[in-house]
Amino acid sequence: MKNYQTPRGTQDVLPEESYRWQQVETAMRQLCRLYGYDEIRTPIFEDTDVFKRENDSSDMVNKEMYTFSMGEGDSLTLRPEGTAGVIRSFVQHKMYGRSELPVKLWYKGEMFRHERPQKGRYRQFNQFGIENIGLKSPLIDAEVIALGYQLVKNFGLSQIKVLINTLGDAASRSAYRAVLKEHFKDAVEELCPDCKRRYQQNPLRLLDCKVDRDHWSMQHVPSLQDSLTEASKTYFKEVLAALDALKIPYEVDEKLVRGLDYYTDTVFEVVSTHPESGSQSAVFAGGRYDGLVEYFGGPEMSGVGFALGMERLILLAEAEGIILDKKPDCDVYVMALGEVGEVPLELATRCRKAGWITECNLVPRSLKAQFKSVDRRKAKAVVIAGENEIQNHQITIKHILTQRQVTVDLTQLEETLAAMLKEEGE
RNA sequence: GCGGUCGUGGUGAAGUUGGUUAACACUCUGGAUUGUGGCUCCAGCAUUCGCGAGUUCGAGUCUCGUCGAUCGCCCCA
Repeated sequence: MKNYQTPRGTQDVLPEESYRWQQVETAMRQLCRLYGYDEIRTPIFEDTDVFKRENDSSDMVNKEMYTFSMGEGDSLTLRPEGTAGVIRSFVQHKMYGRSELPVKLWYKGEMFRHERPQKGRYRQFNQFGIENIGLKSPLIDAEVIALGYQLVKNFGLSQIKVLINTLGDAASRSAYRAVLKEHFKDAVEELCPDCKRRYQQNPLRLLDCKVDRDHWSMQHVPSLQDSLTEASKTYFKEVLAALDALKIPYEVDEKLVRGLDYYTDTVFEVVSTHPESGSQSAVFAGGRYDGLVEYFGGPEMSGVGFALGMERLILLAEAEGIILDKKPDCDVYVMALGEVGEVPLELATRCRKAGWITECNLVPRSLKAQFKSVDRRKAKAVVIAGENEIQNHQITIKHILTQRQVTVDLTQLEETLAAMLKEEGE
């Protein structure tokens, strides 16, 4: 007998877990509403070119994409991240000309990356993200970080820190690139294969190498900071000043180089310092991208955004012992006793119309068994539709906490329950 | 993609140097005189030890493969 199970790196969100997912989603929606972000939903797969851009050297794009073709010639890819699709859509629908700038968008959905699964790292996972497109300002960068930070804080996470760095603008980047190439020119041959590739494609990422970390050439690497243009330096200072003003604590980490190649100037990462977060500690991360809109055929426009790993957020919340939403207790439990036909169902329907969370016993069971259900569902009140009562057009209503029980006319269901449920709050 | 650890019922888990009926706890289902629960008591719940093959008279216990989880690396949300 074959064992059917979820494919590697994927998981089912089980009914009891769905409540905490909805909690996260609700929190995101509310925050986006406060900040004036609108939701955008893009396809789960796109033309491969949308993700695989020229000169991109990231593993994500080169080795981890689920790419397929349905025999029509076009290569398609399950989205490994959200930004590319959003920018593609932004350009395709000419959003830059339809509304005031910046255009503020949020999205959430499943992303796919063919990596070796680990705790907090899955092949199908969910990201929530925002993109602020059209204007460039240090204040916008700060606001974007503030939104993410507030989300994580609202959720109750305490053991986190914000890492931030600047990659510089285009001019700074190319200057630094030249400096790095010069610095490593005599060492390339001794470095790992990845580094050889990085040297050619994107020298910046050499700094990220863990393999050659102790190589002599890695010891006194010229700093990016020295290659920054005055404009970029000032820009970064202003971002930090804005964060100070917002009282968001941060750490400047000059080693921080984001994985995606399209970032310019500000990059940031919010990581967990909780021991259980393991090696997958980034909760959300993002940065500014100057050339992306133009790359997709739009006008020269800058944008900034971040993506947050929803599985990780939930994982960390659990690790920190934060109480997450669960199935709500029910208000009313309708019992059936004897030959009462559809009466209990009718009563339950009336309760639901009145707005109470109502459970109803629909199959013959002993009173005892039904009371067990009442306890399990933590019902506040019980409606007993028994043969004796129904014959007299009556029902018995019992308040669980006070044990008070009354038998009333069928028509008095709502008012009696309303009174009982209300008095509990006192 | 690389290296390590692990995989017994709904859950947490015992399972000796391989030897007939796979502990224990919780949950769950039913019951303790047929209309009132949360306590207690009783009973039931794995033809089987992720899956497949091999070694053996005999394997949950050994070997190999495979699938999955997990930890570290890589990468990243």
